[in-house]
Amino acid sequence: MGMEGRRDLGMVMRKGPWTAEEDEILMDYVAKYGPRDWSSIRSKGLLPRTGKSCRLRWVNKLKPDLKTGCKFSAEEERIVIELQARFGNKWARIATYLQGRTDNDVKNFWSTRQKRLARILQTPTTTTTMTATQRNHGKSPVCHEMPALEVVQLPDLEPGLPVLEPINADENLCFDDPMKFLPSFPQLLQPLEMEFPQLAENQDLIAGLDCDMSFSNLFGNQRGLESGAGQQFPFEVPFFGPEEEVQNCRTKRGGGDLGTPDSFFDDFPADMFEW
DNA sequence: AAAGGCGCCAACCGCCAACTC
DNA sequence: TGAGTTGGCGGTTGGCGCCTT
Repeated sequence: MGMEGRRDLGMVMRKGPWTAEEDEILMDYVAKYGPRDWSSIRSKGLLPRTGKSCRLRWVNKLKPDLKTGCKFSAEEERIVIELQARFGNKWARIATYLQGRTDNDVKNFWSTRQKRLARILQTPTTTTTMTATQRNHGKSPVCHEMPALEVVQLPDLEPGLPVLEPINADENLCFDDPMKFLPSFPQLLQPLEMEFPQLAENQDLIAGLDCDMSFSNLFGNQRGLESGAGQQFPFEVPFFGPEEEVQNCRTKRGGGDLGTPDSFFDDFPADMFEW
């Protein structure tokens, strides 16, 4: 990315990566005047950046409570998948449902996911005649033949179900109780079934997953898996399917307690909640 | 050790609606 | 009321680091 500037209002406008000094100036500005009137940062001569650039920097990197450097959790993945199905590529809107995530975060997550899916779907179909173990020698992720995921028609949400409320909206920034909405919205918690219709081979795939339905764990960091680097999520992904499936899941996993919100969050590493 | 592939992500661009004068 | 400006948004690009071959 070039660092070339362009002249604007007699000032050589900077582009490219922000320096710590620029960040500090921008933070000072927001502390003084609030996150508004971005173009006045330039007109006041504080920074040789466009208002748009300042706003973007603030929104994506400097705003408090951002989850920077933290991968999307399985729950966040579920939410994005569900909401993308509902809203389409309305990243800003989707981001309002994810505390600490920006539209750019969601967009980047989705873009990476799409690339990964596209690559997976280009896998020669002849490989589907082999077992996962045969194909992978037990190292890479199971990659059964799949339908064209992006043309799968998702079922309409049932009208009677609770409405998922944005949690990242200005008037509701507090994310003190995520369990308010997640368990009451079962669609969010079963992305695998959304992406893999009830086909026999998909049931086989689900069964082979040992209940871990995270996209990242399904397709995720293939290199990491292949190299034996382990699962992307070091914690158990809670499963909120029908009760009998929960029971099966518990059995498979040796009887872990998935039943309560508290135990759910106990499964996450503590530093995940620092934000 | 080097090259290539890939994931991640910061930041830019263009479009458009809302706002201001 | 219309032109100019600003801000919001989605799409895209390109750099960097890690991993595999």
